[in-house]
Amino acid sequence: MTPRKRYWLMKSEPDTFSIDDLERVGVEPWNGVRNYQARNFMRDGMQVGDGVLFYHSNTAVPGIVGIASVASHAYPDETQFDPKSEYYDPRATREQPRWYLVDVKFERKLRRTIPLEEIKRHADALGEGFPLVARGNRLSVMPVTAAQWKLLLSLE
DNA sequence: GCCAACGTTGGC
DNA sequence: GCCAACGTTGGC
Repeated sequence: MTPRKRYWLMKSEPDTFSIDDLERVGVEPWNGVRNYQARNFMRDGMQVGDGVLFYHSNTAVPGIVGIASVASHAYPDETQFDPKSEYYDPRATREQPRWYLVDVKFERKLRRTIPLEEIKRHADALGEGFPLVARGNRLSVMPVTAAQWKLLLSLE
């Protein structure tokens, strides 16, 4: 039986990797995640074909800018083994990798950015627990319910 | 550039 | 196992 499609939101700083970069390369290994909760979502929750809201953080107008999809199962992030990488983790070994990632595939850009400021106005409808609008808001990979997905994209 | 919020580390 | 110190995230 094919598992039910799930939905996610993934943040990226456009200076590092933007939706335009993803459009250009098509598919990208989502490397550099060094947060256990975010890792667990990728490793334990994601399935090929899941929907991804692509979010630009740390920029003039943070918000959702595009749609992508999960294009692989989780596998070890190569950058953790590379001493020259900024994501190198000396505690990780090939036998016991610490960090996992999935490949993310470009689907489309939104017609316009859905700004965080606008998303916040729908916090009640999204639910208090939605990490993007919860206080702190540092999680870079988070689950999105089907209802939240629908609501967010209706703002486009 | 500032700084609040938060996750991680490491001494004890 | 506690918790202070530290580093990072990310909005503003």
